[in-house]
Amino acid sequence: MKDILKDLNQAQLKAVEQTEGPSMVIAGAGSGKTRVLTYRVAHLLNLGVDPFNILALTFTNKASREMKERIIKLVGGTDARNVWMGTFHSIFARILRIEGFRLGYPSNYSIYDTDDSKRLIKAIIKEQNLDNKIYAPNYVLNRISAAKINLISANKYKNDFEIMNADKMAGKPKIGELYSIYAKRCKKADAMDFDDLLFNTNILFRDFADVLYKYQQKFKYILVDEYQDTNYVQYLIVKNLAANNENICVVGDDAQSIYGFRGANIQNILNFKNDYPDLKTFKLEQNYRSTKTIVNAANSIIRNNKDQIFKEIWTNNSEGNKIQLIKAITDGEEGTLVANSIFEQKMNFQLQNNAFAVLYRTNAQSRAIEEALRKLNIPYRIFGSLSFYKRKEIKDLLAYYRLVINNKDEEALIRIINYPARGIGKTTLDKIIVTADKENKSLWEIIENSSKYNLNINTGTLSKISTFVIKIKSFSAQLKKKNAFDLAKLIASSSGILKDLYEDKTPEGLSRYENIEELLNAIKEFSEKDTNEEELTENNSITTLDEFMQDVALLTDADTKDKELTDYVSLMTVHASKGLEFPYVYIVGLEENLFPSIQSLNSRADMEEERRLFYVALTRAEQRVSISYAENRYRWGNLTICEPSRFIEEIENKYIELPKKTSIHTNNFKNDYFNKNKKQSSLNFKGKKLNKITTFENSFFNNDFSDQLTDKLQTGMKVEHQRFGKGKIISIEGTGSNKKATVFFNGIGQKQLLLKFAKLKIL
DNA sequence: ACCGTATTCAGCGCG
DNA sequence: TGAATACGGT
Repeated sequence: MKDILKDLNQAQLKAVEQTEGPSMVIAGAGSGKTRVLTYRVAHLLNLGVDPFNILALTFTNKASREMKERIIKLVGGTDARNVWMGTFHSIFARILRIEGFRLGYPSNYSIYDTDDSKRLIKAIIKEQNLDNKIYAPNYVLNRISAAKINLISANKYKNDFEIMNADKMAGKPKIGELYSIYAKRCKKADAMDFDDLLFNTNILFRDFADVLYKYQQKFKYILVDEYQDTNYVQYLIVKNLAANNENICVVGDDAQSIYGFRGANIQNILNFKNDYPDLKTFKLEQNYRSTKTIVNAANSIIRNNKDQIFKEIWTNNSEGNKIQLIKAITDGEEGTLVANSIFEQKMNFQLQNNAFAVLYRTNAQSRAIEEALRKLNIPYRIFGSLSFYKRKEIKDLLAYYRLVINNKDEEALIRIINYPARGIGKTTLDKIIVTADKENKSLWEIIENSSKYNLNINTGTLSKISTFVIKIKSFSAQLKKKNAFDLAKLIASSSGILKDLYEDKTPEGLSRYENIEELLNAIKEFSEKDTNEEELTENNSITTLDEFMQDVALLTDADTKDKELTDYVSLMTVHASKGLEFPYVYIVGLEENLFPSIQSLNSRADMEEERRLFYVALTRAEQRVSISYAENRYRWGNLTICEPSRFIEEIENKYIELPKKTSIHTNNFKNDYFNKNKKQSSLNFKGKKLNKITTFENSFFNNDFSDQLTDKLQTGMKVEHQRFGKGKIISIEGTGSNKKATVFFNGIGQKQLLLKFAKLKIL
């Protein structure tokens, strides 16, 4: 057994070694939080704890995957794989597959994703003849979700005077009713939405003491990652599970709590000690990620928050560069300046695109950055856009699988009953829905026995319905007989989906077809991997499609294997950047009403969350941070005047480098003007987006920017550079402002410099 | 059933 | 501004 503990610093070691009793680890940004979690699990295993007795809960699939991989490296695969490690949702979904019958759910229950929920709630609003402007589907869903998070059932909701009154005052008195209908419809379809997975788990533990006891005994050691992001129901489930052994360890950073808007309750971490009087608290305060400047600047920001656990983050790393402040006239210019700066850093320090990230508050801000990067021919990738499992073609095929597994799954049925088109249109579907509602039966029961009900549908259509039913039934009959991949492929082709997509020869159609192929590959991989593992156990049965589907419903980020290109600048929202790190970070749009967001101005709690968000953004950076703001910005179609964000002022002055007025403005009025004229031609590039990496012809640079000095440079000349000192030009390539020189600097070596930025002095 | 046009909406988004 | 959806006409 390898002595893993020697890899830890003093604070980390203490947190890892305290395996018994309740403990809380407050882990500052970049302080080795994941390290503590993984080493703690590994340490438990080394002490001889049975992996089946360990439960590790994370928020994202990515986090649990990474943790698992790292534990495998530390202690080997067999033990690590048996630890119950996963997201709250996936772990509880698994428990509900086993125990859900107590609540009236079969083990093959469906999981509705947000699109399913939204479609269903829309339909209900319409059926109830309510105005979907007053009852905006998203608003209604948010109310329902908030209720579930706080363990308020539909009945409780309708009987709660305060809630009902609040809805009444908001002019939406029917929300309780909508919630009620929605819950019934989900139940009738044997379906749970994401919130139900938590809500029902809590009910299960609340109402079935034997079940709770069983899992309390099983999970002798519990770890929770990102504890600052837990909501009430998650808090309660964890508390109940840990009630017996109290071997619970929560890890988090109150300063990085940024998901209040979706129900996360920062008080869970702030008040954790109230639940466990003999709690041991550990603080990881040494930052290994960032320069002193970045760490101190971030500290100076977060100091403005009242609600926090005291800690002093420090680092041994070097001082580093000051934070560069970029001031732009418009959002367009901001993009240009950021792109130019990336280009400049790249050339001056020979960096890869991977070293850079641009972070913004809202997705809408990405466009200006994208345009500017395209013009400089810098490849980039936008994170957080349409993920694999949200694509239409994938959802269509998955809907077939869902319906085959659970015939009552109404959202799946509605999605595919006429896809590919088979002449069962909206009118017919409406008749079925009305009848199902009248008879209080599932849609499937109606179409399965269509002759029994007076549907008022012509015989032609009835026979089409019957063909469809027979087809689905024949698939269902093979569910347990065929292996996952064979059945998946059969359904893909026999449903007509493959043919439908194959016939679409547009680039989009082609890519859809490829996506289906990729899904089928994933299923193949799954069934092969799983059979290998099962050989070790006694079970020699085949891997079936429903086993694959159990995992899939909760996946969002298909590991986008980048076949195409791996070196790109990352563009994402600050929220999406949490947990990541980059050498060079650009935080854009630091303006009042944008960052901090306009919605946060009225409450201290919201403002503090915005500040934590900025803190998260800053602490993503290892080497250098640039922050930028624009004085004017197009928002919702019109130009608005912006003030610099209060957050800029909150950074102590000594950490900031103010904009150099001279070089920026003259150049950039020009750039901006040029951009506007260029706009039309850039429209041609439409349609290429999503996760694809985009590179474009360099259409921007020409001789406009070459200055006379650049022209004078010749091979062999002796020059001086601001940073690298004296050197000799070895060669010159390119023209205009794309002109690059390879220079040999004394004591440093060969560097390639873009002359537009390098500002070489001829000696 | 399908297509083009009108209208609306715009905060971050795990599972 | 522009994307997504609703609507209305054929």
